[in-house]
Amino acid sequence: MVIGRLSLYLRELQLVLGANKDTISSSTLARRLGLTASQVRKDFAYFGQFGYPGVGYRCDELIQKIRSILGTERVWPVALIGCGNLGQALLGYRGFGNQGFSVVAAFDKQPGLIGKNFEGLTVQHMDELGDTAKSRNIELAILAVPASAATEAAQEIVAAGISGIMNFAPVTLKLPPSVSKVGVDLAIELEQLAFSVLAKQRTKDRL
Amino acid sequence: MVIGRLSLYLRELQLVLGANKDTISSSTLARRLGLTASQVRKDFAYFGQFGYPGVGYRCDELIQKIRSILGTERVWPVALIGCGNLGQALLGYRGFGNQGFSVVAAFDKQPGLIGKNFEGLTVQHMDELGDTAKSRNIELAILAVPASAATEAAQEIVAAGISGIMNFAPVTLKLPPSVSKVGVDLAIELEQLAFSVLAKQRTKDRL
DNA sequence: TAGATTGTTAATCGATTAACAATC
DNA sequence: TAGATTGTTAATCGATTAACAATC
Repeated sequence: MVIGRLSLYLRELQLVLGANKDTISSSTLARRLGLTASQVRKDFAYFGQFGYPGVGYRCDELIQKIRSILGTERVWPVALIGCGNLGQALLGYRGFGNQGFSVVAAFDKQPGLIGKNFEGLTVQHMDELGDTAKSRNIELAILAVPASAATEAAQEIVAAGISGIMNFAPVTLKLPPSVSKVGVDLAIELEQLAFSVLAKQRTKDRL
Repeated sequence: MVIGRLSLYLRELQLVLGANKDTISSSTLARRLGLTASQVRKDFAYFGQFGYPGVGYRCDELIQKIRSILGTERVWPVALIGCGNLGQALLGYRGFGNQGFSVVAAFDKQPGLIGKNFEGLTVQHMDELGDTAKSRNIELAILAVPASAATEAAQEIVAAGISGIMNFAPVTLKLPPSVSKVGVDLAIELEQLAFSVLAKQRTKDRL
């Protein structure tokens, strides 16, 4: 819960630093993110004393601290599983690199895709996942295959010794407790948006 | 909070129905999603009496109820803003159609993209957004432009009278309270995953 | 009827907020 | 010193869980 906000703070602090502001107060940061100053201070205090009374938080320092908590001081090599439409787009996505992630290998099962080159990466067959994961120290995988193939692919990912899966397929993966996951379901996000729009309309109608 | 889970229930119920099961109990549904049976029942009870004591919930009925709460009984026409890498992938994404969304128009500002055809849609210039939104009753927009262009694009979306934005750019949009948003930041999701993987490693090391 | 499962209440748990002494 | 802002405590708020009578 706190961890989710930590990422938001990090993103915002990078923007603030980019605007040449050295320090920021909890109240300013809170306003920018739509939170309360209390919550911001509480969140940071949970991990230590990061601020300076009377001054605020030093952006560069705080960015470092958050990075070290999240584990993104170093660069994580990532495997992409599934090189269809979405997978290819994710390969081209520049946002990962800035935040400490690098997609270093891409896999698929479709004969038509294997051997093809996307963004400097040659698509490998899934059978090579285990070996490549080992040799390249890959601990994270982005799963971008169709829903029907997701469960099987997840098993292969686990078998390859990878310990975190970012799942774009609209299914609930059943994984051993040692393996972490985050699910990104784009249709669900749109549903949440639709509900929110509708809720505002319903409120307005009621007045 | 509840609403987020409603979408998950919906997704799972569709799978259960696809497996030819007519009814499901709160405990089974909970187990499949990693929740408690109490929570599942509470969530549904919040919106009315949907179940049958001694029997469970009828999948088809419950799906209908959830759809009606979320507002996805009807199909929402959606505008895509930004037809780069990610935008094009989202155009090809099949998952939206099944859940009550249809991308019916695509926009960009890059002269090289305007007029091009992706998945049967011709890329229009942003200047046409207002007119098209009106004529096609578009209330939702998917914003898939680079971070540097996001704030300006968001303003144009709002000016076009659209009331919900799904934002893929890694910035916090400042919007009037009448406009809803959901943010999807892929780097943040990976950060959450990395933290979770690291947390498990740290726990293991401590033993 | 016996077994299963709901809807709902009351109890627990955790997260958020407000307030303020301590600090620069 | 005066003004600003933190870290932290205590109070509030909301969400989750456990338990069980009511229902099929």
